[in-house]
Amino acid sequence: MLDLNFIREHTDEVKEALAKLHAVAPIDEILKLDEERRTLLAESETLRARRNAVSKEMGALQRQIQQTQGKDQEKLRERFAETREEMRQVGERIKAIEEQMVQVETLLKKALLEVPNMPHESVPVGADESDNLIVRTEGEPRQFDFEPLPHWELGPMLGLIDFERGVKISGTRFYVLTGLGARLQRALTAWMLDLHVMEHGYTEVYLPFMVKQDCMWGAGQFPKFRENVYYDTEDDLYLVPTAEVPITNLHRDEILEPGTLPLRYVACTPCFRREKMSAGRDTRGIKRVHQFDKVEMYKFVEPHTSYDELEAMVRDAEDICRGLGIPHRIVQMCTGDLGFQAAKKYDVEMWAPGCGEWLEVSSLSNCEEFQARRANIRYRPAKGEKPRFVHTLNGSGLALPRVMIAIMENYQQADGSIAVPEVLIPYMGGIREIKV
RNA sequence: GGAGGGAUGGCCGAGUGGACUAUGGCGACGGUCUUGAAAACCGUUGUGGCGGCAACGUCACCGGGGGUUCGAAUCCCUCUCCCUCCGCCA
Repeated sequence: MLDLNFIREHTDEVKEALAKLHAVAPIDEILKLDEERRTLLAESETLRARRNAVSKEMGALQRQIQQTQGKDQEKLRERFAETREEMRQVGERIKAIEEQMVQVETLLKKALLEVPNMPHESVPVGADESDNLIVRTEGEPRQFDFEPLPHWELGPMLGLIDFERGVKISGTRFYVLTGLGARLQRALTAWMLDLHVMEHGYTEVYLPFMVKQDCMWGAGQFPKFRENVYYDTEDDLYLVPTAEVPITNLHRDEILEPGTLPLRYVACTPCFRREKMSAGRDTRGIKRVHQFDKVEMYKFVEPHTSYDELEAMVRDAEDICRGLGIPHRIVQMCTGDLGFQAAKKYDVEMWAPGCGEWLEVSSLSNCEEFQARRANIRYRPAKGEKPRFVHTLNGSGLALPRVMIAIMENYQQADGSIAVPEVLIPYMGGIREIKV
């Protein structure tokens, strides 16, 4: 969410940004509603001030009545009744104005929630993903002296993935990991979490996988991704599409005291996505599925540090790629591919020789104040100072199925077996090779 | 799931219709005193909106929402959360 004052005072700048994003948002409507709201507010406040003052007088008057007798008391009683009638009308007027104001405010809030974040000045202008910038590539794609297989062949062949049974029990885009497949994912998860906790300074958290609707708005998932989440209508709870949602809301409606920031969290949660918008795409294998695990990094930081923290987070994600010895590259999103909440965003992609494509294994964003404003997360820069909105950053570190794909496809050997990456061997109980 | 009790400022806690539009205490901060500190004493101490260059003024907020009333922290309804007891359960 953008600052209403900012929209009012920098309208042209906001509209220009929207054009770069190729997004539409009801800016003029917002300005109109804001104007209306402030007019109504001034009116109701004037009336309230009057009522407050008169109410106080009426209290005094009533005490006076009790201390008086006879004719004088009669007079005072009359005055009291007159004032009461007058105030009754003021009360009705206040009520009417406030009803109007509630309507205006509801519309205003709804409109504000539809406005995407503004891109940072360092973001290249572009139309769509073809204008994204490849920042750097690390590691040489391995040369095979045989035809590398895609994971959807390797998985079943080695008894790591069972597609049929996944579909049988839950339908398309569900899968089952079996035996060393399940173990490999568990090893990978444990290793990634350990690295972030012990080397990168994150605090591990275990989170609810179902959240209230407020959380979805707070993290900026709603209104845009409403169609894409699973939910339970009976309790009005939503299955998390990413750990970013519950983590953002950890500090919702809080004012963090001086010295608290930065807060760096890491969590592994399942992610549930209906993938309605990509129906029919990537239907083979486990690249795009309805349920997957993801290790997520998240930071709450002071505004002046957020861009350094973003670069650091990118390095943390790269450390995983490097540790696994998988060729990868960093891509910077252009304005047209930034999405709804990010002011700046990088993707980390791993090379998958079997499918022959770069797989997005991480997406790292600086949301600046956008989520903080929605979720009302502030900090106090120093004792006695006014609270300010924090900056929030999120990034996968990393998404499990796609890293599984990359490992299987990069580490496959001529005889169909898969070597276990060095760093994972201790987590695999010493197993160095997965074979039939 | 059943029965009962709660929710007030950073914390504790008073307040059952108007009198300071939240008493008092603790903590924190500033000051006086002191070589320094403690104690004592004095003062300050929430969030947000609107208006104003500003000092400041004003309005709202006593878990959330609604109602009664000229006027609600206070009365009524409702929701959420917490606590106690009972039942069930990995």
